[in-house]
Amino acid sequence: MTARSPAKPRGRKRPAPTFASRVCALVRRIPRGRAISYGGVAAILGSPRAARGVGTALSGVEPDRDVPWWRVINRNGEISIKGDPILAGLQRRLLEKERVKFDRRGRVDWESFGWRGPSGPK
DNA sequence: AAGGTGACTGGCG
DNA sequence: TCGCCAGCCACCT
Repeated sequence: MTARSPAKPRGRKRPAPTFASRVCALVRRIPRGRAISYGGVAAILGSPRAARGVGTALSGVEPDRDVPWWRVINRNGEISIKGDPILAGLQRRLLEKERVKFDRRGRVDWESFGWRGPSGPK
């Protein structure tokens, strides 16, 4: 192995995946009936302070896309969509449809429905 | 290429 | 607990 090529033996340099695409890839793995915060997604992706970026990315996800964007909520367990009550309502219904419960204040209990990532507990 | 926006957060009163 | 505020970041002009 000392004979390794000095140059990059690797084929062409693949275009770096955009942050948004990485967000989608992870979100696609959130199990049904579970939820995670924007900051949680950011942390798992290795950018613990990019919570805002996660929100930006998800806001661009097309509805007919197979990305369960509704499983991502804010740190308080609340629906965080602003400026579009219709969409916010849809998110809540989609979660409830998979049995995620909202308390009286409209919050989801992390202990019961939180997803800790691919490497975390089931 | 620099400035504006917002589906975020942690810290503090 | 709740509201407010200043960072922080990826996107879009």
